[in-house]
Amino acid sequence: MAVTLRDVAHALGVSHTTVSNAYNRPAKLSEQLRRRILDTAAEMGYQGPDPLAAGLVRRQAGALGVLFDEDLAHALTDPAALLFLQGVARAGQASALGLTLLPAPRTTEDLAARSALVDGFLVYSVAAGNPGFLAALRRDIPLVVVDEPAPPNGDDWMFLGVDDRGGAELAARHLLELGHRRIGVLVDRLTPGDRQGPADPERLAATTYQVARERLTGYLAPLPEHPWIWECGGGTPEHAVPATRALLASGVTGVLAMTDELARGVLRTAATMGVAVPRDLSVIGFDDIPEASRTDPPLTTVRQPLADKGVLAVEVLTGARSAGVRLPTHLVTRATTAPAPR
Amino acid sequence: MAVTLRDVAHALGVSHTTVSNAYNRPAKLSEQLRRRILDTAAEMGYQGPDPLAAGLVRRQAGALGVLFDEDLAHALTDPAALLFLQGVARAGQASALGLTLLPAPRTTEDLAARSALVDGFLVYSVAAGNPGFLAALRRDIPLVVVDEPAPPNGDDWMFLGVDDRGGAELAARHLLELGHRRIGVLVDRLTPGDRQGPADPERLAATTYQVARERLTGYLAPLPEHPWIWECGGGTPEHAVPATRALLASGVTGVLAMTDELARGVLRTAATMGVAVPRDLSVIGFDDIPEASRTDPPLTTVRQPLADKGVLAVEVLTGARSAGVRLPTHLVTRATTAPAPR
DNA sequence: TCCGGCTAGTTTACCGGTAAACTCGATGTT
DNA sequence: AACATCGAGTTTACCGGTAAACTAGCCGGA
Repeated sequence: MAVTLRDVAHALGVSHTTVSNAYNRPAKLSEQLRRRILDTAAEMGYQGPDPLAAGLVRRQAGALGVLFDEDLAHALTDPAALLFLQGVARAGQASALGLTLLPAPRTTEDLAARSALVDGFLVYSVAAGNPGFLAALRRDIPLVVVDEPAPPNGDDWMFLGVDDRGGAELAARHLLELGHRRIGVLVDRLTPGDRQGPADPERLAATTYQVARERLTGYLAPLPEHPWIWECGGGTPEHAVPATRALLASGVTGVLAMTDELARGVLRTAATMGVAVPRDLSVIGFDDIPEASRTDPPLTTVRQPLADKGVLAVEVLTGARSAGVRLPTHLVTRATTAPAPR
Repeated sequence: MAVTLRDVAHALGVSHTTVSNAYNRPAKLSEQLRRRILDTAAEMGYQGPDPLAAGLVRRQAGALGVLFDEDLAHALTDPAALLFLQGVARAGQASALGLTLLPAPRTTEDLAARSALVDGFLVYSVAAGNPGFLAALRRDIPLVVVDEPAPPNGDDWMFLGVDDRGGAELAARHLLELGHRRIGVLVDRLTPGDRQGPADPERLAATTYQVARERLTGYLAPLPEHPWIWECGGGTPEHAVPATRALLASGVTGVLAMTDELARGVLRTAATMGVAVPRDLSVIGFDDIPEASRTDPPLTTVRQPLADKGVLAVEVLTGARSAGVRLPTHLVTRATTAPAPR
């Protein structure tokens, strides 16, 4: 496009401001002139004010950026992230905002967050110290972190999370009350990377994902003895397969899965191994994603308000609500938990 | 932020271009001066070049817009759309592009597509004549339509789709070969809106969704007699429930579901009604979403390369590949089809 | 010695708009 | 008759950068 506002103005012998007004402030000129302007603009192939230029002077982009940990395609397969995103989309659509999805890669290379044309950032569960996150933080636009990382000094950035620790504790207590003593814990990841295997105390101490740390703390709190803890190296159901085999081999009767996706993997693996849930094995997930109520048997899990979190995050970002909140979690007892065998 | 490039330049007694170069073209100045500039910039609280301003002069936004039909939250629950989006994300990430999700509402009100800060549009299965789509089309940036709407004159816009008709025909033939004669077809929607119920010839003729029309045409081609056709008013499994009841009441032995999501709904409904699949009822879906291989029993369906479509769409958009392609579809025979009963 | 070619910057010209303040004639008001 | 008000535009001043062309000093080679 070569034809600009001024070209149109010239062609009609009016000031360029008037042409601008024809688009943005119809009230400021006669309907008649406005028609003339719009018509000749169409004739000349003028497509309306350039959004970039308008954005520059208005100092706004009309979109909000959502930063996901590492890979974008990953986030798009995670039901929890998706549900959050739906909430964001609903709230954003109400404010006529676009949604710009951005990856926050571990490498310093990329600069997506530095140069993204957005009015604010929603950071969804990104590893502490992630370069993309840091870049976003430096931008002079509002930023709300959801779930992770929690601000070290309480007010380094706006934060919205859930009561991970409390929810985890509920889950552990539930197993305990059912008489389970040999308990296994499944974590997706303790640190960025795909490390998998049993997690010894040293490894646990190295945990950088704060949500993992919180849930772990909650799990451990009521347990009389240390459970088996297994790091899966990823969050899909498939990642839970080797861990489940290992845990079952250790004679575990109850599994605390840190996410519902992992719990689904446990369920599937148990089924293929001929282990009956909940008779031989109890399983509790975390998140209460939609699929959780449709697993076979339906999954007992800790519910957190995922979609609401998305809506609230946008409200915090736009200043309609104050930050620093931790939303409540609670146990949803379905059919994957039963008294311990024997 | 009030501190600009020029402020920093002033403070150091260098030209503003030099400061700009410090950020964008390190080779154009001495490493020593560059350090000085970056340091005082940090001191002064300058956060680096404003992306909006840079975008204006460079004439690029660094993001590509993905336009979805009507509601964004809807698209985020549709497995097929999501899989497409994953492909897009993968390809976009490779080119360091952000992904801006945009709704294309039916009302003329909204202007998301008109003012979105993007370098190109991917239009995913949007209703023909949708105002948001039209707005995007008018923008002077590349645009690729995926699936819908197909360009009326062949070159009104770049297009990428799949062989919907051919795939549908394969599905119908398969049922036929298995001896089915009483066949039902489930459509999500024939036109925008949530109208549901049996579709008579008149209603069929009014179909505006071209993918629906194509698949329908493919279904009908080999069938000796007209099947029962039911419009579900939406694409979720739940939307298929009333339709399934109605079809079963009509004594149908085979169902052609226009999407896997609908097919899942058929499967669930059949299960709750005590109808055995595939013994009493055969079901064929369309798309081959990941869930399709995990339904009970695993779904026979028509496969289309959803994720590849996303990747290819980006390639077409960036000019790396030519448009106008229809990707192949083929039948994946799993366990929801069997010879007709009796 | 003179010239061409680097290096390291500077000058100048945009990019395509928006907003606030101002002008000017017509209207209405007391 | 004098004056505030309003509608309909215009003037002027940015928004915050980038890029191309130009300059000045310096070095090496013929």
